[in-house]
Amino acid sequence: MFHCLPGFREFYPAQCAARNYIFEKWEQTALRFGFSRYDAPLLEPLELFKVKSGQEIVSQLFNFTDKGDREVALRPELTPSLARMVGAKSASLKKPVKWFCIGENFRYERPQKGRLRSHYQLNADILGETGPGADAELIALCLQSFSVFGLTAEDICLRLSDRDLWIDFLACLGCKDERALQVLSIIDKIERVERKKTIDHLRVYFGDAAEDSLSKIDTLISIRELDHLRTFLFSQAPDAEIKDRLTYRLAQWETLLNRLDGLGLTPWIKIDLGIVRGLAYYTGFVFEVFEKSGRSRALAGGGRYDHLVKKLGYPDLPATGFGLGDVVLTDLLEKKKLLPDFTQTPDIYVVMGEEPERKAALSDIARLRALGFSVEYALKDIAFGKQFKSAGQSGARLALIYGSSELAAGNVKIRDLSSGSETDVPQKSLESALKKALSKAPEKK
RNA sequence: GUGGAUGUAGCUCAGUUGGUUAGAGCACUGGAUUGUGGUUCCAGGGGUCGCGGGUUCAAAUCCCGUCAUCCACCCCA
Repeated sequence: MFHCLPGFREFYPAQCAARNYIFEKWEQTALRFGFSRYDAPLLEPLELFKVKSGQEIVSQLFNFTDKGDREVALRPELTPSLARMVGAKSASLKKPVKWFCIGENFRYERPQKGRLRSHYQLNADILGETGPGADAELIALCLQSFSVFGLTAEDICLRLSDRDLWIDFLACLGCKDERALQVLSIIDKIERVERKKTIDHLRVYFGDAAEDSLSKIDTLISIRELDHLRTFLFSQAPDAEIKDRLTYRLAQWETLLNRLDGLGLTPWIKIDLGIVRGLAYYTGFVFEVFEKSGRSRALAGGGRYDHLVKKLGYPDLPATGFGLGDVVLTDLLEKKKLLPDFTQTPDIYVVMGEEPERKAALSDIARLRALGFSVEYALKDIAFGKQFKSAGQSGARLALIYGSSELAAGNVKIRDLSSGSETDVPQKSLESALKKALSKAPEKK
C-alpha cells in the first residue's frame, strides 16, 4: 500500500472544489484590483534561494541534484522568481508592475496543523512604486482577499508595522546599521522568549541600558494610535537629524493611514509595532493578518522589500508584496462555516427506455450538452424505477423522459423533480422548453 | 532536528482484568420495485486492529521499535 508523503494533501472532489472556489475568488479579486496573473517554475536553482535567504534556508528546502548535476530546489516561495522575472525585463515593463500568482510552494519541515510541506499561496506584488500609495493598494487587496469569503473586521485584523520606523527608533537608543537589524530579530521573538532571556540578548547591544531599552521597546509595541506614536518617538529623539527622519517617516504613515481610511479599511487595521517579520530583507511597512479570536498562526504576511531585486543582480526596483496561504485560510473558513456546499448536480437527468428510445435520447443528450446543459443518465440498462431513483439522488432539477408513448407522439416528457409536475413537449422545441423550465425558481413539493 | 499524546471499516466510534470467526451507526452495492424518485424493509461488499518484532497456551488489548497524525519547541518564506 502507498500513502502520500507527509505534509502533502490529496484533493478528493469535495476538497478540490473547496480549493478551486478559493482560487477563483482570489483571482477574481486580484483582477478587479488591476493585477495581472503570471506564473513561474516550481523547480529553481538552489542558489536563487540561498542568495536571498542565506545558507540556513537549505535545511528547510526540498532540494536535490538533478541529472545534469545542477543543485535545484522546489520553490519555498515565489518572491525570488518574481524578482528575477521582473528584474530581467525591468526596463520595458510599465510601472507600477502589479502582478499576482496562485501557486504551490514547498518546504521541508515537520508538518503541523496549518503548516504542511506543500501549500498554495496567493502572492501579489507591486514593483516600481516607492510611495505609501502602493502599500495601501496592496493592503487593500490583501484584506479583500479575505472579505470575499464573508470574513469581516470582526473575524480578522491586519497588524501594521514599519521596519524603517524601528530603525529610526533604535537609532534614538544609540543602535545603528547592522546592529539595529540584529536587535530587530530579537524583537521579532519578544512574544515567545522569556523576558529575562530577551534582556540578556539586548545587553549585547545596549549594555547596562538593556532593561531601560526594553521598557521603551515595550512602550512602542503597545502604542495603537498615530498621535501617540508621534509624541513618544519625538520624546526619544536625541538630535535634529533623527527628528527630521522621524518627521518624514511619520508623514508616510499619515498618508498610508489616510488612504486606507479612504478605502474604508480602518476597522481592519491595527497599528502594532510588535510585527517586524523575521527576514532581514524587509524594509518599510510590514504587516501580518491574524484571526482576532484564538491564537492561530498568521493568515497572511507581507511588506516592502525595496532592495531585494538589486540584491539578486537586477536594476534597483522598489517593491512591496504579500503572501496568503490556503491551509490556515481553509481551516478558518471551515470553522466559520463560510464554505458553500460544493455537491455537484446536473441540470437534467435523462430517463430512457430501450431501443429505439435510447437512440433518440443519446442523440439529444449529446446535442443538449453541446448547447451548455449539464446532463446525466444511467450508464447501464436499468428499470425506469431505478432510473428515477438515480435521477432523484443526482440532485438534478429536471428529468427528461424518453418513453415509447412520448416518442410515438414526437414528444419528450419533462418532469420537475422537486414538484413532481410533468409536461410533454415536442422534441423539436426541447431546448427552449428546458431553458424556460430551468430559468424558473425551483418549485417546492 | 527535540519532547509529549494518539493510531480499530471510506467517516464517527464501541470492543470488559489478554480468551472462539473484531462490532455498531453513517456511507457504498444489490434486492423488495420491468413507466415514476429521496422514505421504509432485507441482503451484501469492505479490516493482516498503522507497520515490524517480543512476552504468552492465547494479543486489537501487555512490552520494545518504527511510521503517520496532532500538540509544544526550532523555524517561519
